[in-house]
Amino acid sequence: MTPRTARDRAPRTPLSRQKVLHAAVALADGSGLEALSMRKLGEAVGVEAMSLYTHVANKEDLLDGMIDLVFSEIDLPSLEDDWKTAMRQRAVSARRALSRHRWAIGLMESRASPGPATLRHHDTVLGCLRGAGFSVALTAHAYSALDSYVYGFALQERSLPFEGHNETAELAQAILKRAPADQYPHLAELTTEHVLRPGYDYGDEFEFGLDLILDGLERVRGGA
Amino acid sequence: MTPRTARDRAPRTPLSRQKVLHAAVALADGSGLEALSMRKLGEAVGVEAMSLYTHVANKEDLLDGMIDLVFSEIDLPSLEDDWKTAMRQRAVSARRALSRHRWAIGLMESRASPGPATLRHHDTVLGCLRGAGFSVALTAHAYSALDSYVYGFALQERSLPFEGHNETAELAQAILKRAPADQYPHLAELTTEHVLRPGYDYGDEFEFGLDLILDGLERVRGGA
DNA sequence: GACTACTCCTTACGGTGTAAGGAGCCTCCT
DNA sequence: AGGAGGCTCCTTACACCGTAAGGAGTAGTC
Repeated sequence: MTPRTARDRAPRTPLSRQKVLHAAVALADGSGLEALSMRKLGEAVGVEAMSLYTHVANKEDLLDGMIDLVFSEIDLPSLEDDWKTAMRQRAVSARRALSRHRWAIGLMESRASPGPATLRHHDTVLGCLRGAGFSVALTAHAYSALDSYVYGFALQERSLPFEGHNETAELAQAILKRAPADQYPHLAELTTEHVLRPGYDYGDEFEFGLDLILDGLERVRGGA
Repeated sequence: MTPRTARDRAPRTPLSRQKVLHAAVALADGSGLEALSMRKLGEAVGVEAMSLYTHVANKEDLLDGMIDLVFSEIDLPSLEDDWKTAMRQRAVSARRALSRHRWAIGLMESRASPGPATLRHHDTVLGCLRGAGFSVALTAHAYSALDSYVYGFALQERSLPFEGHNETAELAQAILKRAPADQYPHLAELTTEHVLRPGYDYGDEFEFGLDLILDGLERVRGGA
């Protein structure tokens, strides 16, 4: 009968930045970034919206923390393998992380405050390339080219429906419907003869472009 | 003295979807996408927010239209030049459009309703590659690789401060401050020996990666 | 002149991020 | 033991958002 001012849930463990960040990532993974509001996030962790501000400065800070968490999921390039396989593995891992967290890729924007995992990741990648004999300038070129490709691929991949062949096919057919074949013949050809083929998965395109870049880098490195 | 229900501005020309879209792009260019609200856009074109819904179905439709407008600014690949220079020019033009409209790149997401300019653009690019002898599958690979790179580069470019060397240098130094050199040695090296060098411009990295991909595609095409 | 169609308006609702300030609890110092 | 300070969490409130609902003005056509 003692009057409780608010919810009775036992406040055993008092919440923390880490818990808030993980809950935010889970919420964004499950319901999309637009569903991530401070009120809903508060509800998810059993707290009122304003209480979250004890653990994050504001929503920007929350998003920064979420991005850093995604970076922490990307495998660092192994310093034992040769640079090419190490960088290849890293790129594949990065793409996988970005496709697990589809909301993340659109958030790299004003994120001018990289977190520790992000910095550590970049530093290790740069170290891998420098250690392989790339000059400073070439390292910059290489990293820019690889990351641009990985991010861009993730961006394109995101605009596809969830997973698998069937839904992609549906989308393709829907687009094709208002894009008649006589007006857009090459688009129609690509759709019917490639995208709608059984077994097609846009994700498979990833490694083609990746190897194009890696092979190109190898050639440039050898020539330098 | 006749009572006017609202603003007196002469409603000579009654507004149109095109005008709304252009105003929206101008607003987003000037003040960022987060400043683009229906109320502010209404104000910009001299109309109340709700009146915009006469010309756009909703905000999603507005954004779709804006994206299509950006696509219309990208040069189509010339069908007279050889495929490589045509595709190179197109990529450069696309990057320029995306860097003129920095808000656009983060919007490619759920845009599952491409406009006519978008469809026409894709179709012409595909036609250029097919005409150059690429197989359907290879055309898909090539387009995916090129566009991923262009989009990804634009995405990275966007996270940089506005333009030019000075502000980039400021950002780099700010980041470096909380990322001490002993903890992130390669990041420090890259910053001091490359980014902070006079004349550095991240935009210059674009063509390096682009040519890497184009050269790779040429090789693959020859081998096929 | 009346009907129709269209543009634009006002009002209102439920959502958002977060500023301001208050209540309860824990820990430490005296 | 008791009081102080600090930390977590709460309530309330504000300005802003996208847009549903419906009314007012105007132009074109019979």
